[in-house]
Amino acid sequence: MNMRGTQPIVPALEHATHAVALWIDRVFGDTFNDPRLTEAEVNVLAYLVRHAPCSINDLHRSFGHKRSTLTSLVDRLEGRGWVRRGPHPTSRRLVLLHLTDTGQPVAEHVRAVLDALEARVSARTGSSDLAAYRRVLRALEEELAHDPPPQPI
Amino acid sequence: MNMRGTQPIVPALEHATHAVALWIDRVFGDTFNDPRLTEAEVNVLAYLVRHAPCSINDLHRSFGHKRSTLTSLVDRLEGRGWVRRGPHPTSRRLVLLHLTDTGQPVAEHVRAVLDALEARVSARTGSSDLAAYRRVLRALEEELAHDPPPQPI
DNA sequence: TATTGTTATACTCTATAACTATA
DNA sequence: TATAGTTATAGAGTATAACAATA
Repeated sequence: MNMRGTQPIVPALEHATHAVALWIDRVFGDTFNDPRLTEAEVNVLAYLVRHAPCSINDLHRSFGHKRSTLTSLVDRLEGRGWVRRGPHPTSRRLVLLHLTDTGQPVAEHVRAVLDALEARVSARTGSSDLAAYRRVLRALEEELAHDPPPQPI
Repeated sequence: MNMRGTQPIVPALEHATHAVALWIDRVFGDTFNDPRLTEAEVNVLAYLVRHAPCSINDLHRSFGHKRSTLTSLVDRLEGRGWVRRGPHPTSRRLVLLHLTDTGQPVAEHVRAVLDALEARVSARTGSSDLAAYRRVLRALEEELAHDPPPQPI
């Protein structure tokens, strides 16, 4: 069985993820320093612009961070006065996250920078490549979910 | 300017990366426990099967980890007896990493599991989608390298 | 019983910087 | 001067588990 053509999907993913993290630190480190914005915080802020109020579980499903990680992340955003926790109208075990008046423009700025990046990538690749990109990631995650037990060594 | 069709490239990347990390822990946690294999270690072992002997800087370029992170990662692999550091034949400031006789089958096992995953994804998506996937990641990284200063908030 | 969220510990990875030794 | 690698510190993310409150 010829493996050529089956080139590394996962290493490419790792490399791009590292590059995104470095870029986020470079781009937002100077704007919101002390402390700097982390990649996870940037993604959450941008998400909140579109989806607030939402629960911590929504963030968990959207990005894959541990819920315990998100607890401390939200703690940090709340400590900066950008986010507040509030009750859910119908379920009392859900926490709803809101952007504060202080946090709203910060999150919109972050959202705009990310949108601009995505627009530049989109313009370079075209919508057909982007659709294929999403199909590959979806297929990857579905295969990961199959969870095949490895043959013991 | 219509932003529809410019869907989130970066969050999809983050989500897939987290899913890969969880899968690696699930798949290799039982095989090589105490301590468990981390995602970075798995990727490095699989890389060494194909590219050893290679330098730490090769790993740095391939995956994007900090060189300081790779120092301690190689320390761990060396502590397990799977990898050894050796001299470079011509440059004395390069360290060459080798798989040991103990590490070789471990790395080959890891390599085989990763290859099987990639083969399944490849079979689902087809080579044209995979090529598009790589084009999008390459375009993303090139745009990240442009490093546009964000408009101040 | 299962789910949401919090708390806690240990370990890995990152951000940073200083440092050496080599090129 | 620049590069390859190591060392060190602080903070962020993960693996894990326990826990309370709620569905």
